[in-house]
Amino acid sequence: MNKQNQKQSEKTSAYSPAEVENRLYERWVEMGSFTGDVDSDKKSYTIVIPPPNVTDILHLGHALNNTIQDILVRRHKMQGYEAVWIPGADHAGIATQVIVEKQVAKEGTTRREMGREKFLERTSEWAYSNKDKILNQLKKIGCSCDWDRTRFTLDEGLSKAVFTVFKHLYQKGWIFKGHRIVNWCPSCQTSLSDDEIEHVESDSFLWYIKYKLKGSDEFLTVATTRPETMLGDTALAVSPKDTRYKKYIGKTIILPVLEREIPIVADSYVDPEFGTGVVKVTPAHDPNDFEIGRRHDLEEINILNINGSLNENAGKFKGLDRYEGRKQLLEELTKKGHLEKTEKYQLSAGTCYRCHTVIEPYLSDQWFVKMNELAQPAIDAVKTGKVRFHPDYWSKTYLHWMENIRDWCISRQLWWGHRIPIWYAEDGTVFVSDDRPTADECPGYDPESLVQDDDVLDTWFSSWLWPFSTMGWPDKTPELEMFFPTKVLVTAPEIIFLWVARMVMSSYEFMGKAPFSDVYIHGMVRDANGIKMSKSLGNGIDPLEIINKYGSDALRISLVLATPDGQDPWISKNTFEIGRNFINKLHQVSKFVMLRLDGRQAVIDSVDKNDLVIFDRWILSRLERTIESVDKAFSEFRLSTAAKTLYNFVWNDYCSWYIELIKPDTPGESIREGSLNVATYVLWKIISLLHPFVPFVTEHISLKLQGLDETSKTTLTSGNWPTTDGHFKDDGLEQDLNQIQTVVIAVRSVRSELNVPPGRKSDLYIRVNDEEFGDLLQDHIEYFRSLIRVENLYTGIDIKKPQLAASTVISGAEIFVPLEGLIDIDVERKRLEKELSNLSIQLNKVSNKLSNADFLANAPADVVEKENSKKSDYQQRIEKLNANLEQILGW
RNA sequence: GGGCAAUUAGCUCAGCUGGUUAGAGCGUUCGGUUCACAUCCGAGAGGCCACUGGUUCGAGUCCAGUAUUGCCCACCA
Repeated sequence: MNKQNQKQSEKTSAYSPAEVENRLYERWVEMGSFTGDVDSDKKSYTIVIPPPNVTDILHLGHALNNTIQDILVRRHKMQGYEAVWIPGADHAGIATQVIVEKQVAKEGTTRREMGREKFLERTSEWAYSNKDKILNQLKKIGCSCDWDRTRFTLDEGLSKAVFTVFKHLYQKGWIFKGHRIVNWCPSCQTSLSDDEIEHVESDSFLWYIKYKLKGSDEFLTVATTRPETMLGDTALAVSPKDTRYKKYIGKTIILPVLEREIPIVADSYVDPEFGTGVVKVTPAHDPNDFEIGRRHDLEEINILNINGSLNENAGKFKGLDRYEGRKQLLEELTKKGHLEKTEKYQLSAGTCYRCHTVIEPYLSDQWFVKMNELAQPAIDAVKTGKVRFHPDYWSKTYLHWMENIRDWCISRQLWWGHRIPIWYAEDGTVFVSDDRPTADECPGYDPESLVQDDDVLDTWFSSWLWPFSTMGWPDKTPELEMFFPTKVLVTAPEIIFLWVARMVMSSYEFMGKAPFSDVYIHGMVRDANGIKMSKSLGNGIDPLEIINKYGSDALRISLVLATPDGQDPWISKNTFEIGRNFINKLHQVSKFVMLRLDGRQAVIDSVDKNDLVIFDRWILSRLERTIESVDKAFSEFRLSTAAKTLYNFVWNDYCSWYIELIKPDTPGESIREGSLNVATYVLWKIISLLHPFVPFVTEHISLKLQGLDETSKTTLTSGNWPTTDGHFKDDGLEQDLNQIQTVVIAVRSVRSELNVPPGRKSDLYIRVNDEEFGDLLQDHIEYFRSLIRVENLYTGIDIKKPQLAASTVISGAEIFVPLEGLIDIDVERKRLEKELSNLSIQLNKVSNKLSNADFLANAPADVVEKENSKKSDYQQRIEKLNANLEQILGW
């Protein structure tokens, strides 16, 4: 910052958000602005928050996600809906347990040492305090959540919903226990569902291992990416069609190192084209091998412990970690001549979505939900448009997953979560109950002898009920009556399967209808280089830091402006300057209007239609168009477009043109009464339209404008969303204004390019094509005189060009700026030549078009007409420019 | 291997149903002590609209293909 700027900035009275934001938020909460009324006669509009994990801290993704929801909710409140936003948090089973386990590990103990009860107590304590922390952070960004209705997935009510659902599905036969290969995370030591796996490409190898045929010197070579699993091999398989290996089918092979005898089987799963055409079969550690094993009645040998180390079935490798075991096994194979070769190979390995450890396919007993039948109504819902995605292309992703849906593994080998409500008797009989069954519930058994399943349910098994469990289901509550179904779900693409799809399924099954009609999918926040922001990469930006620096409003509007509709925003720290600047602009122009009102009561809700000049009617026309555009953008879930429309209207139309035009020429003079009224009225509409985006500064201005202080119960939040009947919309008027603007811009341009000192005044001669244009200018010169420093304005069809004048040509007029002693002939000549050359290019284009017979024959008449008038306009302007050029060459 | 998206100014993006002098913000250059605002005001420079074909009187816009990038899905060891 140079000295001059420094001096300036000391003088400034820029808006300081920190002072007002906290106070205003508290005020809204106290006023009950965010509270939904179940007895309301209004139409409801409900959003349920995607519950943040209790392990989360607020990041920009949350900020964007919640800003969008807040905008939608606040706007609908203003539109007269009983709009409610139900907040809450998710217990985040794995993520939370992992964090607390790490904590206790540091203290030198383990969860098993602590025991279930104590560990859960500890986890609970941590989770609840963190939950409050993150929900408080949402308040910082201004979220208008109904905090009285805050829910947590482990709440009693929600737990009841989970149990009810489990029991229902169990009785229907859709929940079952299966002995299957599941995804096992050796680090979290639990199973995971297929959707919780992230595939990561990595450089690896394909190892070719020779298996010797029993009683022969022959061997078969097998290619594998996971050599250690050979310890669990119980067969080799070849394709029944593969002539190379036909003779070996049914023979016995010796498993290297372990020296176990295993059969060679034929299975059509094997692709003769791939690798060597021989597959090692490890039924306990590969889903395909599992299937082959079942078909051929093979033994299933598990070689892994739950932490991923090798177990007693691994022989001498017992106790080694899986990768260390692999290494030692490969050494041994090499030594014994069993390793034929090693090839580089691109491997796509499944990893845990929480800890990113490579998962192991692992054979175990787990609970599953059968999904096919649940999926059907959810498929229809999207196909028939009962649930719509925005942007629409996400429905393809959704449908693809739904139509290929697989059974959902819902048991997790964790403690933190909803414990599976299954009780086992010693003889294996099973009872479903959330608490220990009563004697009546388990006739013939001693309740005390029953043992509950150790595992808990997948976190998503509670969050898939969120849209109705938060409202008290399975009880019949007024909330369900009033607020269900919700309207729109706002989220990022990554949880379409994990969460969105499952909510649709559960809602149809348990509520008989879709949980929401619209799904708004917004982009994922990336850094300035397009890299996804993440804690581990350290490229994240802390929203709270931005709020402290620029204010919550700036954070919100910047995020929305920076997030292209349907795409990922790229965000850096200075992204937020645009919002800060805009908020300040809004604040400054409000200050100006109020300054001019000078303490008089602001008339905000009407204008005197008999006291309007052209500029007043123009800004009102522009306002109505803006309202229409904003409403249209909202109806298409194009929030960024809506924000940009308002941004441009405020900055360009309102501040740069309208306010500048109605400003009196001379200091101290007051603004025309009618115009000041319009300026106030439009400002009021502006802050109303912007309120959902930037609630704080708009509320602040609203109170000041109305002469109210913060004890007032008036709030924009329950105010009126501006509507329009199109009364002021006027094309002809906007065109007139456009002509005046063109003159202003042209004169400014001439003066600037000729380096006329900005303070220097001059006369202005305008030779118009018709007198109407001249009258328009003459009638309004007092308004735009100061914008272009005009002393005397002369207009007319026959206006003569002053001797020493700069000139420029616009549609319908020639403009002369007499500038004795200021014109550099060379500069002026170059200017004119440039204008000429531009116009010539345009003229060329139009002429070509018009000399094309096909164009004339096929294009609609109005298009041809338009081209014709363009042509004559260009020709006229070129003529005039030429004349002016000749004239200055005579100087 | 399949699918989805993107490709327009140095950067980030608009450009909706084909006819525009292809726009905005940031950045950049020049000028500015205009009494709301230097977080500002005014003016300028900057674009074979990824490529190749096609449809059409006319393509940034529609169609096909290619390339590049990103994301998702998938049991080929």
